[in-house]
Order: sequence, then structure tokens, then C-alpha cells
Amino acid sequence: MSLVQLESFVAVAEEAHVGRAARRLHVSQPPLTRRIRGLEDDLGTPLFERTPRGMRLLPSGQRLLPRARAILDAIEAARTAVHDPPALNDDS
Amino acid sequence: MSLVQLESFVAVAEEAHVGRAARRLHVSQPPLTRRIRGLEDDLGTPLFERTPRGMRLLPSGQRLLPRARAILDAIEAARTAVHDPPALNDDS
DNA sequence: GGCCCCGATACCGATTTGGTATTGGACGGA
DNA sequence: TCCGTCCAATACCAAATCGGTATCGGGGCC
Repeated sequence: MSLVQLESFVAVAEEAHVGRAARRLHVSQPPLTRRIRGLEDDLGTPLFERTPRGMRLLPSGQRLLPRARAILDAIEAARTAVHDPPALNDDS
Repeated sequence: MSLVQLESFVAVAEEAHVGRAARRLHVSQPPLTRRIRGLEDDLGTPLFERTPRGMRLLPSGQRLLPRARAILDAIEAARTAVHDPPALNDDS
């Protein structure tokens, strides 16, 4: 599992469409398809149902989605925290 | 930033020693040195002080450490959640 | 001054990754 | 029913990434 895979998963889940998600992520469609497939392989379970219209989240994917978002948010928070020392307490 | 980098960072922070951390992670020392360097480059700030005895966390690294651990834990939790459907509620 | 322990770097081969082109399947309209 | 369209999946190749071995450079410590 990688952060790139999680980011890709969230984008595809939100767009319900690999092509649109690819445009949003500034990559072409095939690598994005492979990222999703790689994530499913890593987890050992499918996350989406492939329909003729696009991608629909399976229950497993629905369970992953909020956690994936939380992880990506935590990454951003960590990035910020490294740079922002907490405000000094007057007592310290 | 990648999960591999975060995992490497936590190991080096805990061991205070690139060589020991490398053994623990089952990689050789040079790639681990590069992962740490890559993370520092990505964040734009050093995380460790290099001493003749090993590595010591800088304040920036101290701020990152608990967050890195939390992220790695969240990854494991997500992995588990995908496989474990929540117990059915009798009311549902 | 010589030895030892540490992380950093050079170099090379292997793996991974991305892009273009193409395929195959499912709809929808004429 | 056949053709055009839209979707994800795959084949293929080039570029980038990554890991390992060998080596370097700097500090301590006899």
C-alpha cells in the first residue's frame, strides 16, 4: 500500500470514473487503472465494481474511503507540523 | 513523502542509528540513508542531527515522530477494516 | 598516528512506473 | 442489427526509481 495508491483510490471513488480521476490527478488513464489494481491486489480484495459506465464502490471500498481520506489529511497535517513550531507558551 | 520513508524515519528515530535501523528493516544502510535524506528533502527541512555516534532527532523530527507513527497505525487499521465487515447490528 | 565506527556517496543492475497505442465489452441511435 | 461511442484493461516501450556492493570522509579513542 502506498500513498499514491490511496490518493488514486480517493480520486476514483469520488469521480466514479477512472478517466476523470486521471485528469484530476494529471496522469493518464492506464497508470491510474494499474494503481487501483495494485491496491486491490495488495489488500487482496476488490474495491470497485466495474460497470459499463464507470466504477462503483464495493462495501470494502466504502469502508476504506473515509480511512484513506483521514490518512491523506494526516500526511498534510504532519507536513505542516514539521514546519510550524507550536506557539510558545508564556510560562515556558 | 511516502510510507516507506515514514517507516524508515520511525525506525531510525527509535534506533538513533542508521545501521541498526537498516538491519531491523532488512535493508542495507545506503538505501536507508537515502530514504531519510529523501524525506528531509521532501519536507524541506532536516529531521536529524548527524553525530559521530549516530542520529539524534531535531525538534522538527520530534514533531514528526508521533504523527508518523499515527499514520502507519492508521494504514494498518485501514488494511484490517477493509477485510473485517463491522459486526451486524441486530436492529439492522 | 593508526584503528574503528559512523553516515554519505559512486556506481551499476534490477524493478517499478508512466505514456502511447490498442483492445474488448457494453450501450444507444439510426 | 449494425455502427459509433464511451468505458476500463492490456501490450509494449522508454524513463525514472530503488536497492546492493564497494568505497569514501570525518570523528573519537586508545
